[in-house]
Amino acid sequence: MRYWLMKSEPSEFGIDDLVRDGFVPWFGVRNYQARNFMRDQMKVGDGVLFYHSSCAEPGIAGIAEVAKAAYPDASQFDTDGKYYDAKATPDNPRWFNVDVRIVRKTRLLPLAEIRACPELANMRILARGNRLSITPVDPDEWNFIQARL
DNA sequence: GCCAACGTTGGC
DNA sequence: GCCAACGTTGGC
Repeated sequence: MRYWLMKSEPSEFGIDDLVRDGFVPWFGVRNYQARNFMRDQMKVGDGVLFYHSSCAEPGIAGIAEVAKAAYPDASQFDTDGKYYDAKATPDNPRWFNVDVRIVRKTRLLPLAEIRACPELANMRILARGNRLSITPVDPDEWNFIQARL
């Protein structure tokens, strides 16, 4: 069992959308590192910190879990969609996604508060220039965060 | 809107 | 394989 932090822009899909829908295919990731995490490491039941990015109040907004292991991302084949990839074929898909299920919405744990915790100083989200949309979370970090939500 | 940081692309 | 140029991310 592993733990992850997954970023989403609330203007696109926020925690309230996840509460409403119950689960979501995490499609649209077009970064190889993030894809590899989903394809190679994420397992059903893994814990997920749902993070709001590129918004007025960035931070952790809820808890989710991996509901389905990785499978080919359908959006790469949609010629009209913004996630279309001409180099991907159904026989040789390039992009994969997992499904993520809501566990619970939490209070917002602001980025500034994360940054202020020495226990969380090693989180990838705090690294300079970090842009990776999916990052592993240490069990100790996960437990610390759970206790503060 | 700004800008630092990073990943990807493509010419060579 | 190198590396400059470009596009994107994301906090502020």
